[in-house]
Amino acid sequence: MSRKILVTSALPYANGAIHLGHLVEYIQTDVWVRFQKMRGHQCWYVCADDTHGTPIMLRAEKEGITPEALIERVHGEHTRDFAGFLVGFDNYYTTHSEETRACANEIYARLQAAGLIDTRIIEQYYDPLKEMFLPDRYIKGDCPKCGAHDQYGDNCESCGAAYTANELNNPYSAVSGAKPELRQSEHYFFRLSDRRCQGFLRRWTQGEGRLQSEAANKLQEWLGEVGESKLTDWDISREAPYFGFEIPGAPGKYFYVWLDAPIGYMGAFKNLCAREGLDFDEYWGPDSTAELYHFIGKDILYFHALFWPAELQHAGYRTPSKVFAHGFLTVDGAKMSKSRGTFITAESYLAEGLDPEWLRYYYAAKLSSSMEDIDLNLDDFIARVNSDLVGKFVNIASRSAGFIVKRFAGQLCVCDESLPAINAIRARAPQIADHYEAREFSKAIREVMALTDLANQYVDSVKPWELARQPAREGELQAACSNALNLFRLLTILLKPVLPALAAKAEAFLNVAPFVWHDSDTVLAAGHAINAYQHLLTRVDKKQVDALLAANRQSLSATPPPAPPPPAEPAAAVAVADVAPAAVAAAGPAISIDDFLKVDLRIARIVEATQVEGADKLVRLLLDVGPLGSRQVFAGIKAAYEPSALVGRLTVMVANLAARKMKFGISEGMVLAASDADGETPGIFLLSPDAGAQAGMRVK
RNA sequence: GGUGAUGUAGCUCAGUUGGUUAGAGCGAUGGAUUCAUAACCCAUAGGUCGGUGGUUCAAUUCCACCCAUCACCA
Repeated sequence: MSRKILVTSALPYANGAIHLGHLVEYIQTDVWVRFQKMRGHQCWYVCADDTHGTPIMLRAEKEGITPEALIERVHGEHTRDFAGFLVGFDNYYTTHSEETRACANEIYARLQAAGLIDTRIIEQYYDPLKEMFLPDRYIKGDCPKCGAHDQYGDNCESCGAAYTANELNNPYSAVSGAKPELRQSEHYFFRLSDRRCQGFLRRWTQGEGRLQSEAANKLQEWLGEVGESKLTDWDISREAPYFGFEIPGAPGKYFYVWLDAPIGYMGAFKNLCAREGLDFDEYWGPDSTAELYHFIGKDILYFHALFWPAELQHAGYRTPSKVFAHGFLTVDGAKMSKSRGTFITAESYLAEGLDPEWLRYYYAAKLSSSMEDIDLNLDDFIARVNSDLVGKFVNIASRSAGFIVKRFAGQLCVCDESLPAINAIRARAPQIADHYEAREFSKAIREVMALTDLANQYVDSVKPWELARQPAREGELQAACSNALNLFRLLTILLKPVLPALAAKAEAFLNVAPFVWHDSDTVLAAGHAINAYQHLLTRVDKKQVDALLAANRQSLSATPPPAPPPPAEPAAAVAVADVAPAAVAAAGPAISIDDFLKVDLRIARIVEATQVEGADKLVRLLLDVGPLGSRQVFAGIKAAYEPSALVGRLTVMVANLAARKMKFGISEGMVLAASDADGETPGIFLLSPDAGAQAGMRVK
């Protein structure tokens, strides 16, 4: 029975390039959608650029163009990147559309009619120079807890404290540098704390299969115990100037970008309806029997599993059937890093000539239905793609096609359907389909590769190359190769959701119509003629991966000061942040002398060393750094040193490390000590200079 | 700090309700082969299942604590 399915991926913010972290989600969704379409279901995949908000407005201004021009350009870039990775949206739209505006207004009006919209006066920082209210991320100042300078208005990167912008000391506007003033304004709120929302969300989030169990637990945490009302109202308005939709009946007030972002799913679909003649209400009406799925990153679960269903429910729309959250991407076990070149943009991947299907395959081979992060291990990527796809899968066609084309004019003979390998594929196909359906792509891939091994074993067992030397055994040769090509065809069908371009090439080579899933029930008829074989896929060369990293590597000195991450960017949690030095793997990447000199290493004399009450590892040190004065540093060396034995000795410290608030006080640097990174050899060994060094001397 | 997740062979990962000798692929080593993009086929080696305790006849699996890594804390 054909299902009606509407699928979305989260909307990328129209303020930056698509990178490999984004692609986890789009490839995951695309594989799932392609699978559904192959099964014959009516499945629509929509997405859009998330175009509103302060970051877009400011960026456009900085570039000297209108926000409309900016988002149009980015839309072009995003569209190009997604197409390059074979992400087959049925509609890739924009939230800056009349359809989205109409839906937003409608939802807002209905929520208002339901008594779920409130207004209240809030006090907020205002930039008198720019004449605008400042989101927290655009206010910087001194951390109220540890005093670190230049911290953002929501949390301190130095000590990790969370606070509100109003608590910052010496605040200044990150936009103009002006001293902001507190001003009052009226804001509109969605009353999430209303009993109706609470009650509804309790039922909805615990619905069967609605959320992954980890996600449901998280929601349970946010909702709190029954009777406990942990949900707070949600501020959905922003003051002009703001790039977005003005709120009807509220001049100068705009919908907050996160209000219209998910509504962008509706807008994109509405636009598709007009094009395809679909009935919007059949998918979004309260009694819709269509299925609605949102693929998202785990960082935006809050928006998709609380705000969004609550809005829809109380505005008289259907709610999502399921929300599928996935984890983040790490590269070689660490966060993506610009300085190491692992912050890889989609554009650069394609520009360096890497095949998008390599990445699609690798991601599929690692993705599951859970929210766990997945790691792009570059060596593993090379090995796996070359071995699985080229060595095993494509090889089946490559080693058989030549005989058929040269010796039999491309004609196949009857396929032996009793072959164990064919039976195995038939027997496993339903299970593989279940894995795709359940988003257990890694299991599906594992099954397919096991079947691929069977196919190669079959070819090996019949030895076509020996048959080819015996004229009397021509028939056997044709049979062997026909069987092998049929095996290849079946395996291609099973991999088509992941490798659509390769499948298309195989369809052309095999001279058949585009595969659908139930083609795996059939074999090619005797007498069917294939076309000459051409390479279907090349190998990954390590040099290409190295070039890709080089192309994405930015030296620290060349990195412009990071713009405040836009609060609404779905991928915000795929942070750009460089990892701490301690986490850099052995023999890290090469750095320039300039990079090295940025670290101000100094000789320090330990003046005081004391135990820290309540800390397992820390020793508090007071260091004399000569002209730089004295510094308090907390060092994790308690296991190896008796504090009293440290007093008076010289060591090396990082003098320009940002101060960090720790539980026990502010740490104003770091002393250098050696230890075995793998933890196999115990011990911590503090560095010491040779005799003659003086406190404060530069180490380089 | 709180919450959650993860930790199994060199690498990437499976391990169902606790039950013989813990599995796969890649990589390594040896052999075979030469149709295929040095691909494929056969075989071998390699793991105190993060650590310590506990429950049990029996723990990779259940419990507690610890360590490490990651994420979230709107």
